[in-house]
Amino acid sequence: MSTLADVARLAQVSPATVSRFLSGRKIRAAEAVQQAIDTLGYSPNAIAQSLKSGRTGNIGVIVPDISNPYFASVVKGIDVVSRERAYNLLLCNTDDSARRQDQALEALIGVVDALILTPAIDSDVVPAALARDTGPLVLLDREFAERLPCDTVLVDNVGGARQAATYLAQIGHRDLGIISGPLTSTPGRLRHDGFLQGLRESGITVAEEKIYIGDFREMGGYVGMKHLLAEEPPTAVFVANNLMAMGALRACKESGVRIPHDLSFISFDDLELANLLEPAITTVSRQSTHEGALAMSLLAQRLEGQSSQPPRRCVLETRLSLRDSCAAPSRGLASGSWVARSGSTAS
Amino acid sequence: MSTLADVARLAQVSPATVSRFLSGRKIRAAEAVQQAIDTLGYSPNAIAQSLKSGRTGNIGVIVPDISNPYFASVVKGIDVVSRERAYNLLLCNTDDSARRQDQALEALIGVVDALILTPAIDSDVVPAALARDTGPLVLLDREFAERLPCDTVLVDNVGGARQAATYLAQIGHRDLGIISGPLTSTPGRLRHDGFLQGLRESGITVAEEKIYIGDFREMGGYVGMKHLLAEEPPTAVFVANNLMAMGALRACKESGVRIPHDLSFISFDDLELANLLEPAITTVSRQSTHEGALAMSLLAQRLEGQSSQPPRRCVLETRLSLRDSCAAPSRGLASGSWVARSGSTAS
DNA sequence: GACTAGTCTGCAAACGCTTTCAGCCCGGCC
DNA sequence: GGCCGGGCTGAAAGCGTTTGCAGACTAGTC
Repeated sequence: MSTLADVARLAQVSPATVSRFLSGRKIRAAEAVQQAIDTLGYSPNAIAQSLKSGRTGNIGVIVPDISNPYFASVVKGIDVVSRERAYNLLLCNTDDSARRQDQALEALIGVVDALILTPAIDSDVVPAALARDTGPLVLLDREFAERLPCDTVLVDNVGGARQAATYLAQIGHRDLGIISGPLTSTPGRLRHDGFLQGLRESGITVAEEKIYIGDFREMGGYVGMKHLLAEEPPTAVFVANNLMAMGALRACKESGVRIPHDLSFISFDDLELANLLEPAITTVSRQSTHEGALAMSLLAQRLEGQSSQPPRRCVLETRLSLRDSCAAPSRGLASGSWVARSGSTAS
Repeated sequence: MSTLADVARLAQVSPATVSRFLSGRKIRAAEAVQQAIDTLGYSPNAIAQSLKSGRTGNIGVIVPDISNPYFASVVKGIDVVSRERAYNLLLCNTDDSARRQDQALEALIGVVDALILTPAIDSDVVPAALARDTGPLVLLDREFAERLPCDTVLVDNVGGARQAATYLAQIGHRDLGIISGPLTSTPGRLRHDGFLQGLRESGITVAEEKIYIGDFREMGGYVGMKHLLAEEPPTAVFVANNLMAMGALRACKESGVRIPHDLSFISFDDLELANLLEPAITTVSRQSTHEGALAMSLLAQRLEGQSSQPPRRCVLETRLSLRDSCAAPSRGLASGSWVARSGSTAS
């Protein structure tokens, strides 16, 4: 690998001149230098540049689990924008463990110009590492208990969950089950509260034993659904995220529960194959790729433009994607007849 | 941010001594230095270390599309092993475009110690950038037309596809359709050939018009299936990857094709919700996370141990995951009755 | 021709660290 | 007491860039 000095020697100029040429300034020996660069196949050493400039061009991205389709889409969105702006992405998974989150932060701080972080689920306290100078930080999808003065991209968890509740109430359900995520996490708590709030507004309360607090993982959804089906099953259930929805559906299939005939089913987050499932699953859907793109845009603005703007909080709307997994309760006291439409969406 | 020199000054020793202390050697003033480090909250500047050592601790990972569940799993596997070995992951998506692949290589070379690359689908020629010194390289899932002298992790495309063919033949199908990936790509061609070869071994040939060459994307599968359904539909179809399978299933659903009654369906790659679909889809499945972990292990070995071993070629076995999407043809001349078992798997 | 203004150039320092080298100190040995 | 060897130490060079500074050269003006 040839260096700036090699080029300079070959072109018979000083390294400084070559450096200036590379940064676009006008020099006398431009032709000779260009030629030297070409013959040597020189390309600047990014590490050395970073050392001088204090800028790495890397963005750290810390997510719980890249194999969760939601986060995969988010990262896709981040990637698109980051490439536009010539940043690289340094990716870490935390597996939702605070310890691994600390490891990731430790590994990334100093190597990245900025961070996009989805806090691990079992960490509602701000990691010590963030006290250090990390450069701009964007929180994505979740927050810490303590409100940090940084840009944040969230989805309207309360609104989305409430919409789901209102919808279920509207088509006649009175006996509802809920499989929530950890209440220590922002989305876990907000979706939980939002759903219950929506029901309350419709004059419905949920029995204690029909509330299951899961872990946002497939297994949590499975266990939760088994739990709900064990005794007096509700006529409809709300599942708080995609992974748990998959588990819950598996439990339903295993137990021979017919959706929506025996049970109406609605879940937060998109499902990859939502439209292909039989029945297609009604979801509170979100634009995950856009969430990532937005987070990266905010970051880019701070890195490039005025970095001292006050923190921005972006709360993106969800959409209720009506499919075929919800219907009026067959044994309950439906207030009217309602037919869920396939494929269409409502705000 | 404090530097080594700051620590040295505070502890009244030379920078060299602090550096030695940090690298674990025994020094006289150990206590004083440790204390200085603590009070200053010092942590070494990774960039400067890289500049000296020529080692970044970063691994570049270039995949077509992180939002494809297969690649998400692969990256997950890479991540697990990379964290164990204290490497960071630099992720790039190519969207299967050679241009973006070049961009990614350009951005990564020099900043990473090694590369894991899944060549973009429209690039069967080795990118020029790889001629430069990139450090160890591992090809994953795909190869270039020209065989590169580097470690490679593949899946047994031919074997898997042939297994699918044999199975379909065995349960009585004679009239088969195939939706392949681009034949310019390794897996596209090998799965195509493998499937046809498997059929040939069973004395079956496929009519020209029942072969559709897709693009490995959702839309390709959809269009391909529509195409097959348009005229004389086959009694069974093989779809060459997960994304196209999703599209194909969408087409089936849309056209009211009942699986497996009207059409037996088998696809390469796992499907997220394969078990939840109605019917559950029989697939040629693979251990994607393991593929990633293996690739990263190979890389780690080269980076840490003897780097001059001859290139290794790992071809991982697939498994035929029998579910409910295949059955004996209802109108064809089934040679015997065969009931696909749900959930079980066979080698 | 002498001066000024403007453009380009090279030197050298700096970024923060590691590592070689020579020197110091100490203890042990003859 | 003199010598040797081992263990620590600090000075300094170097990794590959960028950049402030001062000097050199060009061109333009009177």
